[in-house]
Amino acid sequence: MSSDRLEPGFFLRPTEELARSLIGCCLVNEGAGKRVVGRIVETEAYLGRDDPASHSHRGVTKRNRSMFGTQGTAYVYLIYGMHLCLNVVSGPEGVGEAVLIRALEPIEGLELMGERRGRTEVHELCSGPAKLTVAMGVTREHDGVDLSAGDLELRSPTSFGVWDEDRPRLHEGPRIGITKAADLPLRYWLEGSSWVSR
DNA sequence: TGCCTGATTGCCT
DNA sequence: GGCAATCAGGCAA
Repeated sequence: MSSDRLEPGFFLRPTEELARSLIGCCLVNEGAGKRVVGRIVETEAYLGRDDPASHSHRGVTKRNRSMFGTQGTAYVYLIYGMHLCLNVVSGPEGVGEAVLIRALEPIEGLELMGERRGRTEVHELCSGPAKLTVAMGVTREHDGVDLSAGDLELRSPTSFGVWDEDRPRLHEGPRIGITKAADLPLRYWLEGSSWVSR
């Protein structure tokens, strides 16, 4: 369905605004021959060199290279030596801003998600940035891929059933798990959702 | 080269 | 609530 596709230019907006706009969008992985889908309910904005909590704060390295790429591509990185996190690159090339996807509402392919996670409780499938990468089958191979078209893809909020809120009500608050710039309200989540992390 | 820290999770008491 | 697992980057020596 072409109507499920994000409009060209969707990613062309300030990072904080993109982080809010991504709430409600669907993340789809059709890579393994089976489809898994989750709706984004929680995000965090990470800004450029001026944001001490951002990986881009100290410039380009081998690990964060894709964070400086084109808006709408993926930045996938390994944290704590064992967990992968998925970001949507934001801003013009070379700026180094991104939106961390922190939690999804499972929509489709819950059985496969459960297999990958080794858990069956639906609230344990995607309720954290590293949980959802496992459930969605995100790997380091996805680092740098275009998220507007491909086997790992973002779709509009109207995809995969009813999204009945024209303007989803959002909360904002401090980002989680960081020590620097911990006071900035750059975390966004869907009000009343039971699918957010924590 | 060596040591410390980190955008986390799950299992332990 | 505490804590281990496990590795890439940053920084000091």
